[in-house]
Amino acid sequence: MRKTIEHVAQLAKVSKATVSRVLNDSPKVKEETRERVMKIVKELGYYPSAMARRLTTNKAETIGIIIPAPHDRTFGNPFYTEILRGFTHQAKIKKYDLLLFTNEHKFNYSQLFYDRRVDGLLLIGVKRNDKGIIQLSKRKLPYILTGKIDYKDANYIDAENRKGAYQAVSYLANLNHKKIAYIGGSFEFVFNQERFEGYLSALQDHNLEYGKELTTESISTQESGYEAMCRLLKISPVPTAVFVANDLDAIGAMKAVREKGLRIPEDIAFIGFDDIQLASHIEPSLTTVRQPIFKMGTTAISLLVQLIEGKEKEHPKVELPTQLIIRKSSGGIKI
Amino acid sequence: MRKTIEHVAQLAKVSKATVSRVLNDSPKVKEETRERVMKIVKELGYYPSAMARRLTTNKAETIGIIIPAPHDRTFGNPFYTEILRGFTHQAKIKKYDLLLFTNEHKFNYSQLFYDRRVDGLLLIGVKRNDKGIIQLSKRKLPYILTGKIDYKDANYIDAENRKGAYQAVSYLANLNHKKIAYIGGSFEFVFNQERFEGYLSALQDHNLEYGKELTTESISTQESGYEAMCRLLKISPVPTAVFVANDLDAIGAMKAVREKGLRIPEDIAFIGFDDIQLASHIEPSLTTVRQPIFKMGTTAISLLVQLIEGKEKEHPKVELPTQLIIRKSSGGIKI
DNA sequence: ATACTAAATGTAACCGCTTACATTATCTAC
DNA sequence: GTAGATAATGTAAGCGGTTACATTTAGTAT
Repeated sequence: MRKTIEHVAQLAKVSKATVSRVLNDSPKVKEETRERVMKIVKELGYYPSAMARRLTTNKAETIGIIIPAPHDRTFGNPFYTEILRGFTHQAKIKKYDLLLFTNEHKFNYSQLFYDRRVDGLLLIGVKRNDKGIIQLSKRKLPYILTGKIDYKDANYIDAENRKGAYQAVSYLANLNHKKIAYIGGSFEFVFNQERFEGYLSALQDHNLEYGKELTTESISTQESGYEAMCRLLKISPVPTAVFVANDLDAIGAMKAVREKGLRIPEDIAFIGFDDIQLASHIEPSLTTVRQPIFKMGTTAISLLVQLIEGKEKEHPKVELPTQLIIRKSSGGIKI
Repeated sequence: MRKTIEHVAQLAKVSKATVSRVLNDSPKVKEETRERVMKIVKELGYYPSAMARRLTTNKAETIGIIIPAPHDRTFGNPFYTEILRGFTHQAKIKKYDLLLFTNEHKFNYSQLFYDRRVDGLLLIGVKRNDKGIIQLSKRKLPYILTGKIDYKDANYIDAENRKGAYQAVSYLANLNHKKIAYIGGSFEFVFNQERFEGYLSALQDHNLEYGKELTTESISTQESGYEAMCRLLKISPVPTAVFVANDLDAIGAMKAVREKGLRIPEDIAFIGFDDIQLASHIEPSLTTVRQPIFKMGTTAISLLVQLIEGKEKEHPKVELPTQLIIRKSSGGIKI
């Protein structure tokens, strides 16, 4: 039979209330009784029922994580596993459980609050036009997005995508590249737009050529990166550098260049974005913009907990700095 | 203020019990009252409190997932995200929530049961000597491992690793390869041992040469596969085929072969294991043994739910068939 | 209409905690 | 020793459901 606080109370010859106080580190309990109670708790192997506690305190002690739907291949991206790590790490510290959900068709985020299963929501990889977010915001339900959207009242954490891209492209510009192309993903995701804007802005600041034909879209897979690069290789003269808004595309693109018989970085230099594990292991190794993914995960939890506990301003928007990891693919053609 | 079953009851002019019956599809409630109650429920936007229900029914309606610890890089493997998909998919159908935990140092699985946070546990990537499992088994707590261990009373789901490997190596043997090498991971994980045994057994059945030097270990990364292959390339004469127990290693190994100036599959044929996304996109595309990962995920949930609800025999052990995906790397040197 | 059975609904206890408020024990100062 | 303040503990209500059991209502046969 299940051990309850009642049993502990009887054995320790105190009331349930006192046991509860001991268990919750209430200051007003005599050291002596505290010890006596704790002794019984240990002996009995007693653990308080999470459900009972949650019912009385009206807290779920739980954060929901919404990951992209099964059919959405983007979840295979190593980004997600790494950020889940950040989540689990920090959630443990903050004593919150993590519930896992997928963003299926017509999934109604708010419902998770109504039946009190979660205190807050963490959403990964939400597209810019997601209706559900606006609803959450309006109802003032605690949530954090991993990945900015452009709804003005959104709460999110992200990397400094624009700045990271700017830095990468500036690095190429400083190596005296004059014709720098861009491969990147769909603007459905704001981070893709921002990376593109960082690219543009760097071109401007360095007075470099820009043209629509220098820009092409891909979808975060090696093969689509490959195809994108094939398109760029038809430009004449061929660009001497390419900034690719994610590593998988970059790796595919580099393959296209090699097949064409061109050298990297001598003929075409590359910089990617993400710093996936593969990036350091390909040949030549890929210069790339690293996001602090784990940190984004832990920060997301911390922010959300503050929101839940009412210790946070209305709409937190945090962007964490990226880091340019310089490897071989970007070359070093100093003037 | 929160809406409760009481409010619904009052507005519908029935007792709480009746509302509860309606909500739980009890047969003994008149159609007319059912409709009346449901109308109020809709109007009010009422959702029953999960915590209250869980407390009275003494069910957590929740399954815990234990993923490898943050420092354990294996979690980056696409296998995990895919199996998580299977989990979330089936859990939704079975109406269970999924709690996410990492397998940190000294993490005590059983505790999650004591405080009634979970009804069952799903463990991914557990090593063969994991002590916690024995404890779970002895206490008859419902759990399923994703990946066999060799504790005899373990409950697990896995792929037919031995058979898959056997099939792959037999395929190579039938292509008339006489010297087939093996690259695989640590026996800490039973599946690695089984793949190795499948390899051995195929060699025997085809009367092929076996020697310790034909076998070498790697750790599921491209670079370690690369290094492993470098070792094999020192053998003379060089093996004409290699069975690699996972795709990442296989891809690394193929790189080593290319660098050596040898052709794939003409000089050395390859078969991998896993069928990761990358496998079909490298050149030459990788022949490999595909595991039904999503299916393993959904099956794991179904089995666990049966265990939880007491509808399952003591120790389920399920192995799902693999599939040999034939691509270019294995060649077709017919006799 | 009566008696009996089945169907529908209601009553109230209970799940295992927390916590406001009440009570008792302990301490301080005179 | 006593009053008053403070510290420690106890009492009991309540969180929001479920469900065994009791009661009322409807249905059926005579």
